[in-house]
Amino acid sequence: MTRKADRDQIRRQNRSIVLQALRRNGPMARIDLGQMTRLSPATVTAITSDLLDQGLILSLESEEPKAPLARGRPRTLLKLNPEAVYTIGVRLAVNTIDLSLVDFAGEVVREIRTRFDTATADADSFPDALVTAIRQFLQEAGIGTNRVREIGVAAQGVVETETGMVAWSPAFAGRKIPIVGPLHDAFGAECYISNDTNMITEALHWSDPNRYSGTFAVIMLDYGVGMGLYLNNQLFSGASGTAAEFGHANHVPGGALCRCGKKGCLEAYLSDYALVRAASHLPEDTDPITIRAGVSGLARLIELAGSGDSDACKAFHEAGRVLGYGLARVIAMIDPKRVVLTGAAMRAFAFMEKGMWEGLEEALVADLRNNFSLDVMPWNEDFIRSGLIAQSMERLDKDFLGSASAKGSARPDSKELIA
Amino acid sequence: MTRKADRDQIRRQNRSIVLQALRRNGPMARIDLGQMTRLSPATVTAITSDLLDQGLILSLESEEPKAPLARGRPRTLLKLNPEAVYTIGVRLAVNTIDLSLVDFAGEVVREIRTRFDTATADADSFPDALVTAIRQFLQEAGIGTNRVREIGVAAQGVVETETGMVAWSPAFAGRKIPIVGPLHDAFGAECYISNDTNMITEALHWSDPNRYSGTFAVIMLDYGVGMGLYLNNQLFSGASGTAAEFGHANHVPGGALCRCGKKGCLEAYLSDYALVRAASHLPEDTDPITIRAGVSGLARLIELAGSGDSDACKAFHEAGRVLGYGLARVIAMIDPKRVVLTGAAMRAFAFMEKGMWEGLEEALVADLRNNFSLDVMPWNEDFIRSGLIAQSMERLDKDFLGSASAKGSARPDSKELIA
DNA sequence: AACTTTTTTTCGGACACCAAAAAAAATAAC
DNA sequence: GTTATTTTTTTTGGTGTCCGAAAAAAAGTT
Repeated sequence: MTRKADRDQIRRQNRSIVLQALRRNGPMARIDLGQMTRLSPATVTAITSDLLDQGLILSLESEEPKAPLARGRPRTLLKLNPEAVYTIGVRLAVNTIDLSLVDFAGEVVREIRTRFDTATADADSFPDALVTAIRQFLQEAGIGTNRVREIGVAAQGVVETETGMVAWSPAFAGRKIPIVGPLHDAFGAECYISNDTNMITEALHWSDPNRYSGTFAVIMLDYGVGMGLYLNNQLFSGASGTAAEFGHANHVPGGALCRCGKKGCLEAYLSDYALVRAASHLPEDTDPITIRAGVSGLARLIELAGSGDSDACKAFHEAGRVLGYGLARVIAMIDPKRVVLTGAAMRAFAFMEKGMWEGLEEALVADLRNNFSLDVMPWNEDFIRSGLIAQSMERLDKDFLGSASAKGSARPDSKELIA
Repeated sequence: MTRKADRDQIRRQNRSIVLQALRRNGPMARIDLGQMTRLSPATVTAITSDLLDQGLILSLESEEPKAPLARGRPRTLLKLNPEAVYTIGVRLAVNTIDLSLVDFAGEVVREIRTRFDTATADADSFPDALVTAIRQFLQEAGIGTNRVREIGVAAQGVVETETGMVAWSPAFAGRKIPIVGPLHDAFGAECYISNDTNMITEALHWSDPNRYSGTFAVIMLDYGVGMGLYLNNQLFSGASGTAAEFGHANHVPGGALCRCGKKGCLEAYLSDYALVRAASHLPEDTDPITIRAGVSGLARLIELAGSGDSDACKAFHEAGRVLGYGLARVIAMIDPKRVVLTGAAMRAFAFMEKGMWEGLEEALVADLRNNFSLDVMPWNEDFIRSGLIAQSMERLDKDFLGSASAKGSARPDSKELIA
């Protein structure tokens, strides 16, 4: 049953809305906040005054408001206080840990890329290594752990959001690597872990909510095959957090050998190693591990196709057909308004497109097929970080409103949150 | 961005909660309502007094409250006023229209099954026929159209919730049959249309919210193959309302001929005609229309399998394997906590089960496979009606609170809603 | 210096909630 | 048969949040 509603809920929600408005539109005057949020001027004053007291926002008086020298009382701009609180974004990929320190305004204050050895990383060794890396990162930044409110992690592979573990991933030798638990214990911050494609999805929604909202799917062809789902206006990650495992959904029963050990997964037809395997006329049951492909192997194949090499072209065309079939299954199951294709392999989209539409047409009845738009998006690794930031900020804007100011205390300069 | 919150929202939500509590638990005293909703006794009195004024609930004074003769002021039970408003549930299937008149307490007041000719039903003729049937039904029931607040429709096949049309369905000869528009125009009531398996999903959630909530999937094997998805605690029907088209998701590229005209759909391996086709050694490209199977053909096949017929057994076993593959794809994509299998074909589940687990194991890597429970549910046609009712009642409980009582007017017996 | 314009704040009212007190309506005790 | 006890319901008064309107503030304009 729905929960009961009370005043507290109103306050939180409206406060959250004000923060969201400031986050999206930068420094704003109260009157504009009122227009944007549809709250009355009186209410805006009340809320912002509270947020100022809490140190979550700042008044921008001193600085020149680049005013067009209009008549009337000049507007005083308000902005988020960047130093109110910090979050950390962590991206885990093969041999790589990317760390970002992000302030409350969503700006990346500091970032670093460190290396680790994927081949030996397992549940025993990796969590400690990660904690150490973050600790050092914070120390160098001069930010105390107590000022870090959240840590968001994005990892390649199968991520169990619920248990906070990486079930298995190309980035790790071992399985079931616990991440959330160790980080929470070490830093006391709230910690979340997600699949990396989910973060791309989140980033798209943040960057253009008009276009990317409601129900849409993101398919990433890169090192492996990933998917992110935005359903009914929220990121969907399933009951245990491993939803959208597009890459390991079966395409052909008993088909090509996949990195996961099963036969016929979509990944076994679409990913780097699959393309190289097909273009080199290696048998379908060639062990993916023995195929040294990666993003560089993919690049070579794209070059070949560009110069008209028929094996390469055929491999891409066939992969396109498989993609079309995969797309068809996603559409049948999810009925998205839009599908976004991205990832390093999108540079080869021209060689796949024809096959893709063929596959889609073969696989799906027209009534279901004609109701979606397709975006092809050039790949940018920063999307993952953007998604982590978007998600963290969204959570902050919603969660930060628990212990509001005590009564109408006559505005003591109580910057508890900063102190 | 989130909408602003105000008092109105609180009032609606709490009123809705009170109605929901009464709906679920039958007649209750105010004090129990308070406990259940966590609203204070004072608030419960205020809200219920308003609802009484509006005629949405009734006080059960006269009747013996089967009191265990306790001390203290006796509790006065409150219950929903059945006559406050009515809804109509419509089930559209092959040659069949089922109509139910449901009162505000969720009781079926009257029901009727009428026949129509599927073979000639198209966008021109059917809507009028449906309106006529409903009009007559209401007349016989002696309920004015103005007392009908909602009409919920469930149809087999591909239903576009957004446009309010049946895109195509075994129940109709034509395509794109408009339903919501004509009904709304004719009766002025809010009208909704859904896929029938979605209604089963809704019914399961209503009947046991503890077990069926969060993220789960329902697969129905019957005349055709249907799916319903409950994701993040709400029914999911996709951007245009045609999500969960499990039956027409491709299983094998270029495979068996499906009723939809495409090759290799899951339905072409799992449905009534597919089973008969396989058991009779007909070629895979035999046109489904020429195969007279239906539920009766299925029943015969089940009998055969029961008596050890090897063709029938093999057909079921193979269908089981396909089901396992389909299941694997659903799990990879959706990661449900639970999957429910139902439909007339479940009587044959014993013959399919082994194959199903085989298929699932072949198709999906273990890490993704072991996180769900499977329910096999004996089929009951009434589920669809239950789902329609559950959905309607849920909507009523939420929407009915727009124009609350005018101020603290000293309780005039204003039964506007009934009048 | 007075007027106009625009933004922000203050003030008082409305309303939905709640806690506590009061009222109501029964049984139990004497 | 009256009083006490118990339990439910209602009433009263208080709090917090929002809002509209009025007031105040802070500029430019005349």
